[in-house]
Amino acid sequence: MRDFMAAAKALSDEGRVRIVAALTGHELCVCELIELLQLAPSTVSKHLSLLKQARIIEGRRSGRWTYYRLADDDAPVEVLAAIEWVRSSLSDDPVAERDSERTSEIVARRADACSD
Amino acid sequence: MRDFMAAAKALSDEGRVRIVAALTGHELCVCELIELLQLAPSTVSKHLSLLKQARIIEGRRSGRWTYYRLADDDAPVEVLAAIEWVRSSLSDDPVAERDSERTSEIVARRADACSD
DNA sequence: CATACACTTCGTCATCTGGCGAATTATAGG
DNA sequence: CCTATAATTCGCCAGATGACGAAGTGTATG
Repeated sequence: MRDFMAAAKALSDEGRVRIVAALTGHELCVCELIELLQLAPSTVSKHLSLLKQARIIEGRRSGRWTYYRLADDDAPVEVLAAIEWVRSSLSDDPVAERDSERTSEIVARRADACSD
Repeated sequence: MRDFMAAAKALSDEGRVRIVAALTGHELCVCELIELLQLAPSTVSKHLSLLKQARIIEGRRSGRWTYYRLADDDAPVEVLAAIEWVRSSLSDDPVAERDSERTSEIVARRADACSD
């Protein structure tokens, strides 16, 4: 129950849900998520910390950047099911679709600055 | 997104999650849920109102009692997926299992007072 | 119709949450 | 080294949330 509630609370904020949706298919660093959500770095960082504690996302440091991605297939059941819930529910959502477009733009611009 | 967030917020409280789990397989009235959760009637009523607004549960009045059950199969996708998420995640959960036992006792005692 | 019971609504209060900016840590590059 | 950039941590504040009791609504039953 504890783990389930951690996941449920992690998904009870729209910003965090948008992060999970954006990470579906992409690996993104914090500054890219900041640009996507248009929130203060400290706010985004806190959201990521919460999602990470719930095991929904994982972080990987590369140089100055920390890249976040969704949990692997070997994550707990409640986490995998949570991710699938978000994916299936928001597959046609206008907000998520717009985020997806903007994420593509952001990732495309990456080549200018970094290669990893 | 609006509907999804309503469902997500509805599941961000342990009491409400326990209600959803308890309603899996049973139809229960408010006073039975009050006994199960050991919370004040006004608190339980508010939780039920929130779950109902998120379309996760439906209410049916019968005499003095209001019976609540999970949403039908024709409910929105995000709701059905949410219910399935709870069910699959808590199928082996100690808290949910204990609630399930207590629910059975509560329902068994129903015969004394009411037949509908 | 008066009483009891089931439930809801309303007002209140302590706590939690999400937001920010300032300060801190870590790393890359001049 | 010193600076710039990426990210995190900390402290703070406004607003949301969950708990309760009191009061109100509705329904069966004596």
